[in-house]
Amino acid sequence: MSTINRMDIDQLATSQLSSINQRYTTNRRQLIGILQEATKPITINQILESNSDLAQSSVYRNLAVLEQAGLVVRIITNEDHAHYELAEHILDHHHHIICSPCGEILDFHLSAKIEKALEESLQKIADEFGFSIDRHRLDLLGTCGDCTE
Amino acid sequence: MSTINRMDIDQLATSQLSSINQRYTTNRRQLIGILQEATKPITINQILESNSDLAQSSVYRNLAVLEQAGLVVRIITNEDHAHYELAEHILDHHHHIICSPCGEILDFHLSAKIEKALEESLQKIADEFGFSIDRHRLDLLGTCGDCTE
DNA sequence: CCTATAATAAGAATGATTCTCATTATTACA
DNA sequence: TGTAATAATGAGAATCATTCTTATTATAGG
Repeated sequence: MSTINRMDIDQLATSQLSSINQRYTTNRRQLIGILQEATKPITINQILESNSDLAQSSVYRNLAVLEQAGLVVRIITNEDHAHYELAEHILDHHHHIICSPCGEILDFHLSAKIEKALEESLQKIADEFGFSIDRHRLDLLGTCGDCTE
Repeated sequence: MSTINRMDIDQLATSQLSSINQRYTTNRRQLIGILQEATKPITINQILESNSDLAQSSVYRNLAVLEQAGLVVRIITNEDHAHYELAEHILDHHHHIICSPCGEILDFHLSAKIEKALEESLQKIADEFGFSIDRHRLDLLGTCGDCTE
């Protein structure tokens, strides 16, 4: 998925955290590791299940810090639990396929051509609205194969 | 924005509600009216402020019913309050510009050409994943003019 | 005009997330 | 290397949007 290895992520994390005066602690490093191993966005419950020595309150707090540092993205759906994954400059730019029945989220990529055309359109629209773009997100909502059967 | 008038909406609402064995009551008609008058997605608090004789619990319940009937869409952002607007077959297919600082949401339209190309790409991707599409959503996240100043 | 059934509304309950604060770890510097 | 100053942690309490409960009220159909 990503060509960035662990060492590079650690460097990135250290640097981006320090730019908001935060440290790259053991807890935070563990969170990055768990997110890197997951091949898709996961919930806080899944994080807690995968590593029982993390305190719930710390996971919430640290994911918020990592999000502020731009290392992690929080994904909101209609589910009750938010999902988290590594930021796009660590993974790559992608979008989400969301299964409404089961809540699972998978990543997908648009062809470079469509992605570029889309970004150009969006930039034009943002200009019209006097809006400065941070990012865009595109979600596909429906039902996955498993939930159809 | 929409060429559908009040009478047509009432007919649509009656029909779509009855298909899930629900009635088009005065409360629900009021909600549809409030959403139609708002020119952008609004929160439940805004609905309650605009019409003080609606009970909070009823608004929550009825918006959920209207959503099930496919008349209303619930929009989730990173804000703590969800936003609601009329479904796309009443308004038209569009996307959202979301201002992260103030939470405001505005509608925008993609050119027909890009929209079509995008939909074709998404259909292909859904096929690859064995996924059946219900809808897609595209959000532009950033900062509006007012919040930049 | 009844009767059965659905909708309403007030407030209680739920549950994800955030906050508090005492404890523990880390950094900077002597 | 110790020590003070500051930041991070974790357990549990608090918050707050949303959902649930239930008694009351409205509606539809005979």
